[in-house]
Amino acid sequence: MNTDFSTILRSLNLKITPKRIAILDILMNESSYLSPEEIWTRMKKQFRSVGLPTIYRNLEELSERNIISKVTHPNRQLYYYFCANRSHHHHFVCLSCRNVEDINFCALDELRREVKRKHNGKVISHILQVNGYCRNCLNKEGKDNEI
Amino acid sequence: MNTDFSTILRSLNLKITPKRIAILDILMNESSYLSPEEIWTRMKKQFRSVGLPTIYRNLEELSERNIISKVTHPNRQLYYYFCANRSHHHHFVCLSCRNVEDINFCALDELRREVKRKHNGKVISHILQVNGYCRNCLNKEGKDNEI
DNA sequence: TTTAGTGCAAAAATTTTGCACATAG
DNA sequence: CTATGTGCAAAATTTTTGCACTAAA
Repeated sequence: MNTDFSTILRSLNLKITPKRIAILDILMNESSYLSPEEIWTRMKKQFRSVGLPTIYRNLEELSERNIISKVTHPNRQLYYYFCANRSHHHHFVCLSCRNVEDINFCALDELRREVKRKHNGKVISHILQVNGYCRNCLNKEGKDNEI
Repeated sequence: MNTDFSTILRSLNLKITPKRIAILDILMNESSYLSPEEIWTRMKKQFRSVGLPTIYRNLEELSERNIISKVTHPNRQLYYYFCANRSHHHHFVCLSCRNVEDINFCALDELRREVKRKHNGKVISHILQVNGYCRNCLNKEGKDNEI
């Protein structure tokens, strides 16, 4: 498993350090958004000493290079997410278990036309976050816990 | 003008105070997202003394009652926006002047179908923010300043 | 009056920076 | 070796709280 991360890091001209690999590993195995602090908590179980700034610095670097994604939740928490899917897509976030699935649906073309036609503006980027309940949580009947 | 705000506040069982009215007034006349601090700056021009906590408290109350909208920008700043349009819609934010226009386009139905069909999940809410350049800024050629 | 609103100071929470030391290549 | 990465302490930024005082209804 490490080999993959090493390859990724090497290709980005980032040094291969145990902590970087651990961060990627944690994010990859969560398949959910994690806050820097949550990642830190997990890191502290693996390393005798880790600083929170290291987490922030690495997350920022990795997201700048598009290896992980960064999301600002409506609750104001910053979250990071490992996203192997490099093409344009959106996220379906489960309000109950906070798991994330990629949605390949995107209405960018229609959006672009609408904005051009009605507003005479030009769309550069868009962020779509879809909240709901995933298959598992629907089955477990955990669906009315949150908004 | 004040009368409108008074009516709104009365209907929400909020007391009509000069500061509340001023906040609504500022937001209404900006037709753009403002951060609590930006609102505070404007408030200080009108009142001999205002505390930032008052701004936060009022913004929170007003947005809980859906009189104004709250947005967390990707840059991590919290913004508030007066939104007279009470029906479901999205925002087109100009990356240059930060002005906001309502977009009536929404792909909720397709989104819902996609999530049901491919993920077996249920969509509860979604947030779509469209960034781009508005008519004015396109004309002024200010379009390549930002992402 | 009585309840809700406000200012101020102070705390909390989150993120960033500076710098000396450690480690990967 | 040399450039990067890291820990620690400390700062900066943003938001929230407690409490005494004020103002609206």
